[in-house]
Amino acid sequence: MKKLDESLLTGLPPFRKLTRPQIREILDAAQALRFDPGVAVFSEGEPVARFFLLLDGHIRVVRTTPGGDLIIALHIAPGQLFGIGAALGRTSYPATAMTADDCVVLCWPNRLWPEFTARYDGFATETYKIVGDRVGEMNNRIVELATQQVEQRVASAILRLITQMGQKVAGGIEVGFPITRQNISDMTGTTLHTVSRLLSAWERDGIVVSERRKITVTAPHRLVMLSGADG
Amino acid sequence: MKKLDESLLTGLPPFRKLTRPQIREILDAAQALRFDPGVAVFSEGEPVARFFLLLDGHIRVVRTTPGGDLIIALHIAPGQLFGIGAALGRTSYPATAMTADDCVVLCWPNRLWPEFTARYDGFATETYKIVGDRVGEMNNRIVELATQQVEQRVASAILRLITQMGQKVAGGIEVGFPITRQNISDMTGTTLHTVSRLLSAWERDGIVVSERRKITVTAPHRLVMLSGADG
DNA sequence: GCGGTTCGTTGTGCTGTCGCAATATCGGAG
DNA sequence: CTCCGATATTGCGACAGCACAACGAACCGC
Repeated sequence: MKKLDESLLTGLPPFRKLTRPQIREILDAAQALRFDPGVAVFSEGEPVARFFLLLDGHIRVVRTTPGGDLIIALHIAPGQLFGIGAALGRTSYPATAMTADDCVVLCWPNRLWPEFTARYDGFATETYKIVGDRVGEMNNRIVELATQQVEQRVASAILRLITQMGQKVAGGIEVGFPITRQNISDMTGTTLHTVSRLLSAWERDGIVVSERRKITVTAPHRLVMLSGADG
Repeated sequence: MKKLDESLLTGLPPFRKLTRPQIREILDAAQALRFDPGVAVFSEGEPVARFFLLLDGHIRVVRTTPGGDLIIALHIAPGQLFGIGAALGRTSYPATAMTADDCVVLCWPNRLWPEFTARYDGFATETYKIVGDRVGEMNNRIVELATQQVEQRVASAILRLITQMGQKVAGGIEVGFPITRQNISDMTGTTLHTVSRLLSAWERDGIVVSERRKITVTAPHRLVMLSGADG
């Protein structure tokens, strides 16, 4: 159990206003965990026992239907809190958190949540701001799903991925973690077949380049047009 | 400006733990407003200046797309808070609140929000619990939209309406406020034509009875089956 | 009572998207 | 090196649900 460095947390929104000793306290109360790709950090229905901060890697928040369908509700980027059902008075996790690649997370027992919000200035405010952002995003998802065609939804989903966790590379922006056609179809409520067709077409048009489990966008502006400028 | 009665608030979740004098304080700080059907209490994009409590009537929270499509994000029942963007650090309303029928609302200026949460025990907790419930519902909507057929979605939407704000009447449960086919299509991301066809079919099958702007469910269990037992 | 508007129904053709199926390709395990 | 499972591509047929359209009925203001 090595000591964690304070620099891990400085600058992250929930901890921005805190002093160095305060961050030290928080870190000392934390437990650090490592996860392989494709495993569940916590699962839907489980009692809420801890809350998490993603230090490195990427996490998919997924839900499954009774019918066996799986849909990806949202992606977590490094530096973000997740599994914060405690903040909203939930007693069981409403979704499953799956690692998309190798992940390092910090976690704290639930009982520290009230303490954090009470003791650390700005922690509650910043956290609820994050909740607000996610609610806003969910709202956008709903509007998209309800009004847009599959092609537009897929374009939006990929744009969201590259704006939130894209990496600049030679020739464009790539999604910063492994992602399959199936994953994208789970984000947009369609089938991997349709996604494959769309990506093939876009690759022919020079909008994206894609390899196995990897997507690079070479012409983001054209993807933006596809995503809704005509809707 | 007549005095409001304390009984208006006692028993509502956010105020449950408060004493009578505290409720008096809160009421004295409130402004009561009445709205005709079909008008906006606040509009998308407007700066967040106040938060609201619906005393009587029903409110639709709607968003419009650049393309002109309108979708209903959620319905507010009497006794619920709404327009609480302030709690999530929002500076502008993310959606429009339209009255579905005659409505009476209380409202408070935004600056009282921090005061309420600080001074009144349980107010913050209960409120965030409501937010949590709404987030859960939104999640369900997303899953539905992404995985279910139109018929199932419409069935779910109507079930949600009658469970949240249905009224028992002779012969079934009716939706407690005026609602059109168009409204339902806006909730489910389909067209009024399809909704009309579905309702006609259901009426033939004896599952619902519907008049102009009114829907009564006579066989809820069959609607439940349609909504997803087979999906 | 009259005309206009909103709301609802129903028919028809079209198309976007899915379902199924066959095949290709990659990458890791042993 | 070989095998096998996961991933991706592509073609084809089917159909759910949309767009368009026309009509009918209830409600509202005057």
